[in-house]
Amino acid sequence: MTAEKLAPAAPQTPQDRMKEIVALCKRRGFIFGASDIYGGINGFWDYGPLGVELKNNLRDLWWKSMVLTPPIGPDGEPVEIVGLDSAIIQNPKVWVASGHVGGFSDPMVDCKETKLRYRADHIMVYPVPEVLEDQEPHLAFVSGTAPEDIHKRMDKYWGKINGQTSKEYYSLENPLSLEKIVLTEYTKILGPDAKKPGSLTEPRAFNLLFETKIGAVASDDNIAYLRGETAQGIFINFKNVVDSSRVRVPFGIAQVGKAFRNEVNPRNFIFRSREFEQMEMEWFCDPNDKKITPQMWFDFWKVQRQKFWEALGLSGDNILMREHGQDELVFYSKGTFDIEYKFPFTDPGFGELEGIAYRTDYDLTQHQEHSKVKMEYIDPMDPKNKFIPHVIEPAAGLTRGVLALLCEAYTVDPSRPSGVYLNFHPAIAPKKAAILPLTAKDQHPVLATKLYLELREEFAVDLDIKQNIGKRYARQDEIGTPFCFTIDDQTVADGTVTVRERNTMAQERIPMDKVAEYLRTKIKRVI
RNA sequence: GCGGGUGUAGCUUAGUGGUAAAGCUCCAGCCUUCCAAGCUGGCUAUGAGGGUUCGAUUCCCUUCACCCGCUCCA
Repeated sequence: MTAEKLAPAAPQTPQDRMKEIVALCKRRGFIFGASDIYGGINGFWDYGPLGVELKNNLRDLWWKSMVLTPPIGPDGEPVEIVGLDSAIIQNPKVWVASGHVGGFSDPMVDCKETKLRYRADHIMVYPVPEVLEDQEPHLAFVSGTAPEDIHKRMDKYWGKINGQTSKEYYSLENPLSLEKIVLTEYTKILGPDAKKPGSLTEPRAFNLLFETKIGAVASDDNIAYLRGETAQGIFINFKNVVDSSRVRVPFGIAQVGKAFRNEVNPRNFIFRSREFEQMEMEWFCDPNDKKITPQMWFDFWKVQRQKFWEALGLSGDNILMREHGQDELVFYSKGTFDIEYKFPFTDPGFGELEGIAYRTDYDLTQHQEHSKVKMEYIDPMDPKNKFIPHVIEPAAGLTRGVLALLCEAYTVDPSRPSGVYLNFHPAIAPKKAAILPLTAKDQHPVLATKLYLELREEFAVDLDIKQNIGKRYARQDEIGTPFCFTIDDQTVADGTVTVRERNTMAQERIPMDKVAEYLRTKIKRVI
């Protein structure tokens, strides 16, 4: 039997498993490296015929769970969420207001000797005392270094001065910031972990936003940015939506779309790429509401979002909710939780799939200050109640979600011809079913084509006539098609077809005219 | 950005300073009444550029991509 021959060796490590997933994605048309005929381009990926179906399915289920059939709120009433599709390029002031341009891009310093990298503002320098100058190095430390370690290093490099140790003569109170030191002095600075001075490079800024130029003539006057997140498009349209849609706080605005970040180092397949897709919802609520406080909405959305991913099949051990520590929290956030998935390349750790953040009124306030447009909301029930809404933001990675679904679905099974299958939930499988005439003769293809034409009106289905049935089942297993309907002689005689279920390979016969209903039942709403 | 590794067909692998090999996939056909069977035939590769050489896939340099570690991830 060829099954053993074809079955891939059992994955030994998560790295091997990941390699096999990437190979399957390419082989079957889920995901390709972008521009691969030109040698590729770092950080970009193309979604093939099956990848785009899978991604669209996840996107559509998210949209349904947010905009079309949003959940029932804590008060028992359905919550209100509207959609939006804002431009990828906006006035560059948007990104100044959001903090993406300017303050955000921390200059970095590399040490040529130790190959370590530091944030420039985390390095503090203690200049060499004047009596020793021109002979000894200035000493650089990472901020937070213990005073005794600093003195130890000072004594080592500078020795005693007038019989005193550095602890006796040198105050540690006012270190110099590296950024305040002129470049020509760098040759005399000893890096925090270096043994010889002069190993630190000039601080270099990393701006994660992609720049572009508007108009045919390139100049610095018409610089613009590709959006680094979809969220800002929502904030800048807050007034438009309130004024046009009859929505009332609390309500949400949802958006799905591409975002771009010039990552220092794209890694791990589509997990960290420079062009990716987000599914973000901004929930606007009244900070003074005593019945349902922003904190209660925050808790509500945390639960909803975790349910979403679990409903799609991301199982208990592979997914978790992690609260950000104080050190990770941006200053304006009153709390952030990440929903994380155990990807093969993070195993035994986890990687972020979605962040749920209580952002207070920070974003709307920033845009109010920069645009001079009031972002205040006036409560229609109580015009004296004016406020800038607080925001709860569930921000999910669509393309990261696709990767998690692929990793979760990848199932090794040496007992079947393909050796592996993708165990997608029927609702997200790129193909819901394949229609397979048992042979390419007689009435089989005719009846199969008839069934195919009927089903494709409602479902993404494949009609596959060529080659023997085992090969075709195997191919469908590899792309995660949950059901195969096979037409044989008995179909001609009594109008029944065989249903072959992907996970169990079990078969049963059902009437051909009940196939659509069968599929409908299996795929029905999961969220 | 730094260090290490890898790069031969769609996939998995072989091999050589002198015409690049195989299995599977894929395609065309035959056969076939349920799991990649069998038969016949076919397409497709040395990541890119440069150098050394009579001749480079092999040696050297550069570059690109991917993997691992560090770093980064507002």
